[in-house]
Amino acid sequence: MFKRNLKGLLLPMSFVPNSVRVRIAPSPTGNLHVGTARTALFNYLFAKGQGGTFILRVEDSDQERSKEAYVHNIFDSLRAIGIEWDEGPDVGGPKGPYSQMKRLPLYQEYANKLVDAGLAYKAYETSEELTAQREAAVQSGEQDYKYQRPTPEVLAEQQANPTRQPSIRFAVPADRGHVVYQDLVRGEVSIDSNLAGDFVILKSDGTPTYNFAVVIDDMLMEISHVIRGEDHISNMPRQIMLYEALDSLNLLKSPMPAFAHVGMILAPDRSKLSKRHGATAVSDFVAQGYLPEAFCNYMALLGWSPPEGKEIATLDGFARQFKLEKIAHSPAIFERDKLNWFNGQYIRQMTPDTFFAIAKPFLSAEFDLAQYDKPTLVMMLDAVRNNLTTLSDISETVDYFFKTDVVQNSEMVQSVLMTEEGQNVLATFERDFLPKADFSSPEALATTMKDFIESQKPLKTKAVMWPIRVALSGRTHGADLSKTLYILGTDRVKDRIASARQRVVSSS
RNA sequence: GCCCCGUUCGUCUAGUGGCCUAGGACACCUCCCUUUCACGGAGGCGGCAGGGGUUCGACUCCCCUACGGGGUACCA
Repeated sequence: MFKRNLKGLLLPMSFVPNSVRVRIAPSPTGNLHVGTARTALFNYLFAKGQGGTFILRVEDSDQERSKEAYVHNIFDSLRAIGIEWDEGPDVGGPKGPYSQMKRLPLYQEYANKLVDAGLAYKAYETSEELTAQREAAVQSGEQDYKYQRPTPEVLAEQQANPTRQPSIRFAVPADRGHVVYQDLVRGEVSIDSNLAGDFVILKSDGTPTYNFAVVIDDMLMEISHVIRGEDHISNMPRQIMLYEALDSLNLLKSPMPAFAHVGMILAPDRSKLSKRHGATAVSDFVAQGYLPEAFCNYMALLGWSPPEGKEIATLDGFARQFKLEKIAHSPAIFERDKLNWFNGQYIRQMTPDTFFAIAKPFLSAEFDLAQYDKPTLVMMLDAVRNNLTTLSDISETVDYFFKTDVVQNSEMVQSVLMTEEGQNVLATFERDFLPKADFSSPEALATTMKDFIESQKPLKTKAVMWPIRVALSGRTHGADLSKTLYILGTDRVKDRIASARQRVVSSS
């Protein structure tokens, strides 16, 4: 039994995987990038929607730039946004190892087989020589430089030199013509295989190049669908030719996967999202006070939209509706506004206790929480969270509950307190409200407050509340006033009202 | 330069030849609610890059131009 796969290769039926296997293959040369995270998310949604397997593979073959710390950041970030892998370096799995540096013998084995079969060969030029050749070609006005195989004489000379460590290059078949494949998101894509010359598959230090490693790894890990960024489209001819070469040698261990290239994520200036735009790593956003779930939810909607229309949903909810064909073809711009909105939605969705637990680290980083008991802190946070965009907004929203001196220096503040009207309100508040106010519960305070506002008619509500609010918090808006009074407690309220009255007298 | 991919409101998108006087979301504006601010609710503003075809009929199909992105490595 045979099945014709996308490229038209004939493959035994036993190769056809009975389940979806996808992977995300980040290289630990930095913290988990937003773009990589989104790709991981799409892979994950597809896998979960299909009942498939999601694999994490670490592409650490770039020894210069790979760092262990980044590996941990990638793991943590992925898990933070709710993505768990079924196979990976830390959890193991049947197709391991899952780090490329541990797979070196595999690449070398396959590279050697290609050499033995004459489909690849050893090349002895140094990188310096190659760079020089490339530059010379550009100088002389040559349009596109291609690697030139050395003449037999030169080759013999190179081989005779024991200091030269050979790399292995794949011999691009001269007559291969256009490589055509069906992209699951874009449809038919056709690229001339002869644009690039023979390419390196194994570097002289024995590590594989990206194009070779992915093919070997995807094949050995029996990946069924490769979902990745569109920056990889131009690699398709090389990878397809590699699959073809392997197949011609009967070395293909699983059929060539299907490919889906998704549009990239761009910065607001339409360039690639990079450090100069600020945060680029998932962990950067988390540190800024974005909830991983909200962040993930936002990312899911970059280049894809749920057919059912509901934009806020869990990963499982999205997975049910996820279709590769529905992924957008064009790049998406990463815009903060909508992310902020999602974050606010998630902040408001939580129970007060959950919110307290999540917000606490952001609070305790700034203030000493010991003066309040937990129920009070929960109330405090619950009272302000409707106003929050990110978790890091919390400290400035509640600072007047912790600081001893209330800052009252803005123009607006002065204009509220320095008026005769404002002063009268404060005087009346001090005289009528404070003595009879019951500070034992916010509810009791709310009732008294209502009465007080009523008693100040025809003054508008704002005219009554603002001077009080400014005296207590240094700002014209904030948490529910009765809760503010309750949390502050009778002593601090009295002090702040009194000092507000004094301060104004002295400065007016 | 060359090759590849792309182009619907400011942004994310729905739309696969007639359902489109182009739908939704964010942002923005207005109003309502309200113990402030916010949240929430109701409205509004705003778009098929341009030009040629094909067709009885194009946002949808084809071609060209413009613009954007990606690639052009012993990086991934």
